[in-house]
Amino acid sequence: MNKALELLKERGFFQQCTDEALLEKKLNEGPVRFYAGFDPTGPSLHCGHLVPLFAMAHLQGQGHLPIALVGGATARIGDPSGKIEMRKMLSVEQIQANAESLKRQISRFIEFDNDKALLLDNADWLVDLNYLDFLRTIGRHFSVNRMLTFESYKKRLETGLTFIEFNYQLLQSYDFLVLRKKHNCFLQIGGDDQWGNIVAGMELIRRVDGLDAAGLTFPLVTRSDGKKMGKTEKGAVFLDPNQTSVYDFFQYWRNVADADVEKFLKLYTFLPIAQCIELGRKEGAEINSSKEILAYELTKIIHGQEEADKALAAARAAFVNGATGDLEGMPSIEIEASVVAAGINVLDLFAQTSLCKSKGEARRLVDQGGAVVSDKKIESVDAVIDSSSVVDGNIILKAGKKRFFRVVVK
RNA sequence: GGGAAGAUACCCCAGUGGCCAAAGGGAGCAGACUGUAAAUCUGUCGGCAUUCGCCUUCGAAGGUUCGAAUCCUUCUCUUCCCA
Repeated sequence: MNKALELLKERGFFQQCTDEALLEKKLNEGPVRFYAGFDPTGPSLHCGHLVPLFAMAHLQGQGHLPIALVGGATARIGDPSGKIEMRKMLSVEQIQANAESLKRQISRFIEFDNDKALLLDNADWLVDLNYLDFLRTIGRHFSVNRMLTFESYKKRLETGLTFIEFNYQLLQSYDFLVLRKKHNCFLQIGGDDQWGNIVAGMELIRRVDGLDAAGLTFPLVTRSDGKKMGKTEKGAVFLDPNQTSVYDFFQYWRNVADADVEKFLKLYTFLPIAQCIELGRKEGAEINSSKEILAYELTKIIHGQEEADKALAAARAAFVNGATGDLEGMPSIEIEASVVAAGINVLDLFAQTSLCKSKGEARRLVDQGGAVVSDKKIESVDAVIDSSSVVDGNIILKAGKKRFFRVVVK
């Protein structure tokens, strides 16, 4: 089997493929140009985007040529695939700003120098499209009857689907057509929810230009508890450290379920496959060390070694050493020493941090025995925190068993 | 264009004049058990004060009433049926 394809398969990136034999043949013949799309509907990529990013990196590693397509134009519409509700419309300025920051994040995964990869924005060819021309040259190839049979549209027919959303497939197909023609892009990859759109694009290419093309999809990654990947109670886990701190990012991966460890190591690190399997097979408490490796490796890829080291050190300090050691990576705020010396009510202190949203929440935390300040459990909501809680210039707040926060006293 | 149903807190979904900050479920948070796991059980789950209580919330804006999520009017949006 082709090495690139084999790699994707054994690491869990392969869900289905339009024509495996053809794809394999092309991959064997030489570098194949391929693309994956990213919608700039938010200012940062999140964990749900990691699979395509890793897939691209693996393929590039095997000598193939990635195109990262930022959907600056299609984001103005919104893809109905897998969505229950219509997306809210974003302003054009917002989308452009988002697209800019996505480009930076994608660059962490793919080598763009020396034309080894391309970064394109479909706004370049979609924005100025003439509606009539588009209908005449592209629209004629799409059968509404057929489109309605796609699973993604079927679902939306129950809840409602606007015309612009319905057009998404045409635009995405057109993207593929443009890339095929202009950049000889043979392959489109994406999540399995994109299957319909990918196939539609392939067919469009065949009808318009008589050229061949292929599509490959990844499984939609779910966690063993059935929750959506990369989602927490507080929302998505972002790659942007301003939206999800490096420490929180690290902790998210540090806390994955046992059953997911092997799968995630394969998908979200570049560790050799044999090592992933070995780490994932550890039993009982042993597997904790594998989770730490997963968290560290991935944090290193996203945020760099230095930040990963800090997060690891902070996590170990918090959990293993009882909040002593290198705490720099832990989320923190600064408070004047004079303010601390005067004494702060526990509730006020907790409410100021990201641990509690309100004083009421802080009160509940204390009432339920979950509040700990510098290793001392808080017994009363009237407790006052002062200089006696400062250790090495820090006050370490703990909410529950694993949420830590550092108050830096300056 | 005509008709019907609907919009409730993070999500789903009850409530149909005072006993409603609003049932139930899910998610979340905390506690127990653990391995910074899963499952389970318990508690909690708008904000401020925590003793009484006060404030904001039931699509939006007005109105009726001592009093409205609940009644009336207008508006916005959604779904369904007919044309």
